[in-house]
Amino acid sequence: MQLDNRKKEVLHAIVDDYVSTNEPVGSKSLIERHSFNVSSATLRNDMAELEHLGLIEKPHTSAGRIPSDKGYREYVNSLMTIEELTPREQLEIEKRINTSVDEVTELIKNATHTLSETTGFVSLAMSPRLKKSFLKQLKILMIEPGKALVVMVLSAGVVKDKVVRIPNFLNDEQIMKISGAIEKSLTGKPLDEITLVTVETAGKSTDVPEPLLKQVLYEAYAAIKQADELNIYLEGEHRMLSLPDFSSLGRARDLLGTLSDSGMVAGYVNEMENAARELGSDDSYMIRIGQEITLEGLDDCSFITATYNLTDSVSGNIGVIGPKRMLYSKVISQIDFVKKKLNEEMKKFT
Amino acid sequence: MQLDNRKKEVLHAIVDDYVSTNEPVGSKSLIERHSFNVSSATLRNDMAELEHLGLIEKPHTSAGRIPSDKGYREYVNSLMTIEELTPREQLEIEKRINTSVDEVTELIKNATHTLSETTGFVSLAMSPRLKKSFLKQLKILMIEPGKALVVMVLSAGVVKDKVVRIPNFLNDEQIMKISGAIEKSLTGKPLDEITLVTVETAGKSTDVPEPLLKQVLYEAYAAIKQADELNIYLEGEHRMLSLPDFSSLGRARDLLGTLSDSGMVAGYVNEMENAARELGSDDSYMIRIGQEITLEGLDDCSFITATYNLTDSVSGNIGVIGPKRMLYSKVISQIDFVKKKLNEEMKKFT
DNA sequence: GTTGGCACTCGGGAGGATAGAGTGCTAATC
DNA sequence: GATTAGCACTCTATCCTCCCGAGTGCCAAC
Repeated sequence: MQLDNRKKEVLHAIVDDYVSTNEPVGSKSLIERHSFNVSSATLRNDMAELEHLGLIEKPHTSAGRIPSDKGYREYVNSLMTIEELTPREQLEIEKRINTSVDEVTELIKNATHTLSETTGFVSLAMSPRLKKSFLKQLKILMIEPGKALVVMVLSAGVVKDKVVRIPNFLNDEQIMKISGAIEKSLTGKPLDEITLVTVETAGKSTDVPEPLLKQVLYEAYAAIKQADELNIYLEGEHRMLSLPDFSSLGRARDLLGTLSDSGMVAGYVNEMENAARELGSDDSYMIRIGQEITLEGLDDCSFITATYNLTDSVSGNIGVIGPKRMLYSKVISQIDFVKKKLNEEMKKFT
Repeated sequence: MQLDNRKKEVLHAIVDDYVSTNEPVGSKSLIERHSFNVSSATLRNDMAELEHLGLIEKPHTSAGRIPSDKGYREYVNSLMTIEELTPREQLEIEKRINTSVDEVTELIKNATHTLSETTGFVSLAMSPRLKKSFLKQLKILMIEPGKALVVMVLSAGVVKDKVVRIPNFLNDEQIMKISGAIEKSLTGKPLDEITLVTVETAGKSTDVPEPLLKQVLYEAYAAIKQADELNIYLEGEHRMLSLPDFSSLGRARDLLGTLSDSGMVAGYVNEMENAARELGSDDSYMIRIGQEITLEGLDDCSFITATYNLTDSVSGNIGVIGPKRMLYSKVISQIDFVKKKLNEEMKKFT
């Protein structure tokens, strides 16, 4: 994108003004608010050029200009400068996140809540991707005849469990043997290297009769697989209704309708993450603007996520869905700071 | 409420018509749609009377009438007849609920989902009130130095657990002793009869040194108390945006804002439940209409809940929040049927 | 108690005028 | 070649006004 300095400034100014006023910005008001040392006619020429490049657009002939998706993209990539949060804002966030909790899940929920409150938008977090974490313990507890609880302690300091059905006849001792055998042979293995075959092999060393054994092993395997399933936490959907950007009921409905399908959103976040990895992007955050987002109803939104780390190999995402017309520099630094604090707190768990 | 038969019919017809058309209903359209053997002038007199009694009201002078909260109340209490669901509708619900799950929580979430889908409104469920269930097992598993998992199996077929911090020096054996002692002495006790003192007494029989012991006992106690905390599952908030009743963005925002505070909603449901118990109400459902609901922003809503039973003494609520202007007889029978199926499924867990 | 008739009320939609912000273009100027 | 002043034009948003129609309350008659 070849833009001379003034055109960059003009685009910058248009984005800033539009974000703060929610009104299409015209050449005259641009002159009034900013100190361009040229006349409005000159800016009109520049604006015509920017429009030609697809960076800004007119809602209709006699209105001012608003940034297009491409315009926001240019702004985000090259024009804006991210400013640090004030100490006061930092303190506010720290205070909310530093409430002591016993489980990582709680910590993540806290962070999500904080992010929604501080940005005023929808926030979301993915649970850690545990595929790369490994088993530290696996216990099977009999609950009652035919039912047991598989408890797994993972290297990332996470505890998972699942109630499973087991054959009625099995006694405590047999279960102990099986769980001992599994634990012994799978401890230290990353979850994504554990297959049904691995588990079955692990169980062979016991003297529990074949068909009973097999069912328990299968259930243990299922429990392990379930342990690395991803969860998503979404919060603050209702805040979107307060934004002028979604004052049209139709848009608001589409947006919330899509967000209500949390599985779909989770899938999308994953896809973003994977895409970023493939590109080898080393940005500390990912951002999608407007039509770049392939989820229905999010055309007027931007989607910003960052990656938190529970351990070196176990990470997840946390981020925000807000209107395209947002204060990017601010929101990005908010997310970044929350991520930073989250990472710090997570160290305590591992 | 003294109403002659025709006035009852008029009120009934007004509610029906208003529910189905969302337009204030006038005397003339009433005659057209229903076979009253009187003239519109007569109905006008009746309607004036009904208005005088506070059962219906006019949005403005020259509009038809709409039911007031009191009118809906009368309708719900005395006028409507609840019809059974068609076999087809029943099948639809059964199909959704009968997906096999291993935990009660999943079952409840399923039911909530089903209810939101079938009614098209917001559905909610409270987790079972476990105060009256009793401990069947309590195990403490060492996770790593300083951290343990308290696992509780409750009589209602529910498994709860909590990660707790424990003194670093404690070894497996000591923990086993403590958990064995607690289990031995508390098994069979309803959760609401377990106090910190009970737990501490239970722990006395071990030879673990005092200050360490005390901390573990406290954490075990905290885990037990956490086990009977109530959760609420809310679903389908976005559906409200499709209703003409909430086409005003302001109302929609207030509504969703309130619903986003799930703790508050949970508190309110509890309050409803308690009030119903005190009154010794034996209805199979509870209903609050419009202003009867003390939650902010729900003036245009009705709140219907039913009580499901996990065991004789362990119950919870499931229900719907929809517009006042709803097909009560239908929605009530939907809730009732979901509740029935839920109860049936729950038997499998206890 | 019921009915037909009638004057009255009020919201909502259609139509029309107007203001105002903004544009593109042209011709003159730096 | 870039910049500027000037101007005609465009389009929306807003405000009025008008009018229709559904609905009402009331009265006199049945």
